[in-house]
Parts: sequence; structure tokens; C-alpha cells
Amino acid sequence: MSILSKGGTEMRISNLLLPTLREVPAEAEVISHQLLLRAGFMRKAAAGVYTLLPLAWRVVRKIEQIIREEMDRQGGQEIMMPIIQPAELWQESGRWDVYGPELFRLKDRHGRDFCLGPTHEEIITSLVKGEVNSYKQLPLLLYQIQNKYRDERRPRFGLMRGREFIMKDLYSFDRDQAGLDVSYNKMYEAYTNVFSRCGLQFRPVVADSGAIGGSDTHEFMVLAESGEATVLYCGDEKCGYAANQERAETFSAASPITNALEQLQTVATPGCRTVNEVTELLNVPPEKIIKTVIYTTDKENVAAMVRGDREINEIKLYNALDCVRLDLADEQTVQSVTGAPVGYAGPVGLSGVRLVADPEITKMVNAVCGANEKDKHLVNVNPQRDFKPDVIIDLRLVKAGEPCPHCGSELHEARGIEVGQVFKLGTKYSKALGGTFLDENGKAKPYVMGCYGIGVTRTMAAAVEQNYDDRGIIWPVQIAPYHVIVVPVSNKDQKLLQAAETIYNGLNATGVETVIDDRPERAGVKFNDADLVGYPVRVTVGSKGLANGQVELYLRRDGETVLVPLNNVVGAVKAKLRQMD
RNA sequence: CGGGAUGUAGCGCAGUUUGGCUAGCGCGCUUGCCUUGGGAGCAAGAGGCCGGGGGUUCAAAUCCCUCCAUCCCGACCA
Repeated sequence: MSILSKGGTEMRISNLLLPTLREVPAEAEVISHQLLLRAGFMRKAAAGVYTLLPLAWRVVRKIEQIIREEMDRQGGQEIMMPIIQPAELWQESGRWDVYGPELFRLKDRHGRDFCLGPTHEEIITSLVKGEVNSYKQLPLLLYQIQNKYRDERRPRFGLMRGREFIMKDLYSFDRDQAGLDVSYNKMYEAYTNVFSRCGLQFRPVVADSGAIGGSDTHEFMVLAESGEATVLYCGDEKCGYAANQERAETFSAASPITNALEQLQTVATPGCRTVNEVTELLNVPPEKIIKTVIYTTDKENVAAMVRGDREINEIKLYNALDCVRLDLADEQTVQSVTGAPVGYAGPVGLSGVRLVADPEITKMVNAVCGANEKDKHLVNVNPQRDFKPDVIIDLRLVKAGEPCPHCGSELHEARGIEVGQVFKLGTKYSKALGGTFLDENGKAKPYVMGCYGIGVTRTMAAAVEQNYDDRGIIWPVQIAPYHVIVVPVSNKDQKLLQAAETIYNGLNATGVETVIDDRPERAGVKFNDADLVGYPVRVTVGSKGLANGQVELYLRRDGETVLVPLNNVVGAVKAKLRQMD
């Protein structure tokens, strides 16, 4: 009965650190947070920082193993980089200042600055810079699975947004853009495999590249109600367009300009500050209104314009402006820029600010906008004639129901949890840190880089968000902490206990990861705990079945129960597990 | 960082308004009996710096000041 003799897993619930809770901890809001606490998978050490207990760690290791296999399949090489990183590298790349308070910073006893790595571009670029000097050594794909640290302003939702989390990050180094494209496609394929193998429903979407910089990027979204991101995807499966709302595009059918341009007029609109109020008072539809919103950046003031029935996508605006900070202007700024309180801004006659307009604005005829004067609006405003935008660029926040930019079908909306992202970085870090190699002609060139992350602990939480019912977690079999729990219904009946032991040993001996609930609890307690923890298969050993030479297989996901003969339990269990895989 | 809320046993909570005796309840935990197919029952126990510090008072979980922690909404962000 020793562990060694089986060479597999051996675990009795009586001896397992699996502190299940009957009640939902008050601090947990989302379902994965609640269930991972209740089912005894983890405990909080500090806000956004958790200890993973044995079952959670098994799940994490399974996810990691799947990731390793897929990274290795694409030629990735696993390494381990430090968590503690010297400030100098971050100063060289410029991110010591840019990253802001999210970066956990610390000093050593000599007062030297360090940080806890939120990501590892700097470290790996400096490593490769020293060791890889020839085009003959490229391409190179290096990855690690490592703790990451981000001092989130608001850690929340348990493992979904922690301050310490486990991440797989791979960095690709290529000679040129074409090489990067190949590496990127490899990773895209690897990610698709990883999340499929984890048993998750997901969708790769076109994404914004954010502060990391770079051009092409996709996010891998696990679809779940609790997701923090909004995803827009084409209703036509063949088209396949899908994008993060931050980045989603659409188009509007150009309506030919038929109306004659009428004369610009000022009208009184007392107390009308919102689009709705103006439409009601003037009896015009919102698509006739030029919504003008004042922003400030670290460089200038900006007036952003979209149609009254649209919303501004601040990410798009930010990207259009080449600035570090972008904020909605406060009341005083609005007053000084427009000469009017908030609600009466308009592009006509506005000076000292950059006018940024959505393309739809340029197609408007005889529109309405604020007059830059309290309680006044302008009507019959016409772009070009009455004002000229400095920049015309897509600023629209795209919503469900609008047309797909590729095929024109209707776009749908879903919530997603971002579990992975692939980036084409280009030469941003290699240039900043001087990472170059010599090409065939002996010419020094910067590496063309990509970076590719998977949130491992977040993936575990996302799996729970997508797989649970009112009884508890329902693990996809591929990442379940154990495949099977054997539950003897009685604690007294020696024959029954013996049968349960035999099944338990038989399953483990053939590689099925099995635990036995040997606690002196009543059957109901064991059943409820088993449902809560979410083992894919439960083998129930009871006296009635045993009298007929049978035990019961209970399948967690669909609740199905089947009787199987004692002499074929292992075969039957394996068959069921294969079906689930 | 702005707004809101909460800190009392491992978990969930009452008690605080109106200061007062030994700080309570349910679950969980320990021991015994009993029970054994969906969170049983009886009995006896263990377990508290009432978030920390300072103050008011004869007396503070309760009132005042302050700090801290945690959660929610927002803003922000790989």
C-alpha cells in the first residue's frame, strides 16, 4: 500500500488539505472567487495575493504542462528569469518612469532600486543581447512560467485580477519582420491549442496594443458573463471578425448629401447640456448632433467629435494623439477652452485646441452643436464650411448591432476574460536596450521581437467561470485536479470498504488520478463535497449495488448515473474519461 | 486616486443607536453515544487583544480621535 509501489497518485480525503466551506465567504463577489474559496482550493494572504492549496496547485500544474507541451512543440525553450529586477534595465527601456505605480518597487540595503517583474522584456532582451550575436542563432523562442507582480490599483475578483499571479511569457527573436510573422503565427496556433486542450470556450480577438507597444496583437478571450472585457464578433461565422471593443471597427453607410446647406444660426437652448435634452428641445434626431467632448493630455487640449448617437472610444482617441496621458477635461478647463460651461462645446470658432473628428462628422449636413456659449446651440452647422477638423480618424465606440467592417453582417457582443495575448513588438526593446545581431553582410541589426503571455492562474479562474452549477465547480477533465473520487457510502461495512479500496487502487494503478473519500462522514456530506470540488467522475460504492456486483458512476457535468459491474470499473471509468477528453 | 461600506471564534452573523454584570447565535472543530445513499440526532467540551493605537468615563465591542485592513462602484491599466 505504499505510495512508491504504485508510482501514481495516492490520496485519501482524510489526509488532504481540502478545507471546504459551507457558506460563501463574504468577501467574494464573482463565482470563481467564491467557489475556489469554498471548495478549498485557495486562501487569501493579502488583497490580490493567494496561497494555492493542493488541489489548485494540481490544476495549475496541469495547465502549465499543457502550455509547456504546446510551447515546446513550436520550438520554445523554457528558462527561468528572476522576479527581482534591477532598476537600471527599466530606466534604459524608459519604462521605469512610464510604468507608474503599478510597478512594485523596492530598494536593497544599499539603497539601490529594484522592482518585482510585472513582465520580462527588459531582462530577456538584455540576456539575449549578451549571448546572441549572429543571424545564425535566430530565430529564438524563449519562455518561462513565473510569478508576476503588478500593484493593481484595485485587485479584485480573486485570481482574476491579482497583484501576484502566474504567467507564461514567451519572447521571440527574429532577423526581420517576415521571421516575426512566422513566430507570431506559431504562437497564435499554440495558444489556440492550449485553450482548446484546457477545455475552454474562447475566441481570439483583434486587440489594442496598449502600453507595451507594437503593432499586431490578438487577445484570447474566454467567454464568460463575468468577463471584464467586451468583445464584438461578426454574426457570420465564415467571416470570423472578432475584436476587443477597445479596438473594434465598423462603418456607416454613406448617405449622399442631398439637402442644401442652410444658413448657420444660433438658437437658445437654456439648460440643455446633454444630447438627449437638445434633441427634445429642438426636435432633431441625435444623429444630427455633433457631440463635442473636451479632453486634456500632457501636451494639449483636444476637442473630440462624434455623432450624437455614438460614444467616444477613448482608446482610439488616445492612440490618435501621441500622448502619454489622456483625461476628460474638468469643468474649469472646459470653461477656459470653450468659454462656456460643460454641455455647450462645439467646433465652430473654437481655437487653441486640436479638433479631432470621427469620419461620420464630415458627412453631416445642417447639424447641431454647442455654440461655446452658455444656453446656446448652433443649428445648420456644416463641416468644411463652418469648421475644419485638424484630424479625421475613427473615434467611435462600436456596439452590438452595427455592421462588421469586413463583411457587413451584424456584430454581436459578448463578455470575455482575457487569458492570453500575442504581440508583435518589433524593435522597440531591442533598440532601446541595444540588442543587435550581425546579418550575413556583417551589418548590425536589432532583433525583431514578439511577446506572448498566458495568465495561468487567471486561466484556472476562467475555467471555473465557464464551468460550474449551483452545486459547485465542474472541471474540464483535462485540467481537473483529480479525475475520479471513490465514495464508499458506509464507513462500517467492511466488504464495502474493501471493494472501494480495490477500485481506488485499481484506478490509480492504471494512471487514472483518483482519490478516495475515507472520512467517517455520512454519504450526503461526501456527495456534496465531491460536487463542490468538481471531480469529473464519482464512483459510488454502496451496499445495494454491491449485492448485485455493481457500483455506480456519477458524471459531474450532466448528472448522469450508470451502473457498472465490479469487474469492469476501471474500463468503464476510462471509457467515460475518454469521452470527456 | 474619488465615492460607498465593513472589521466581534476557522466560516456566516447578532450585539454598537440608548456605555453596565461572565460577549452571544448558527455552522465547523474535539470527545462519547447513536446514525449511515444527498450537508442527521443527543450529550459534554475547546476556541475571542470585539482590527491596532490613543482618548472620554467609576465603567467602552458600544462614545470621540487616529491609523490599518478588507470588500463594492468608478477612474486607471497588461
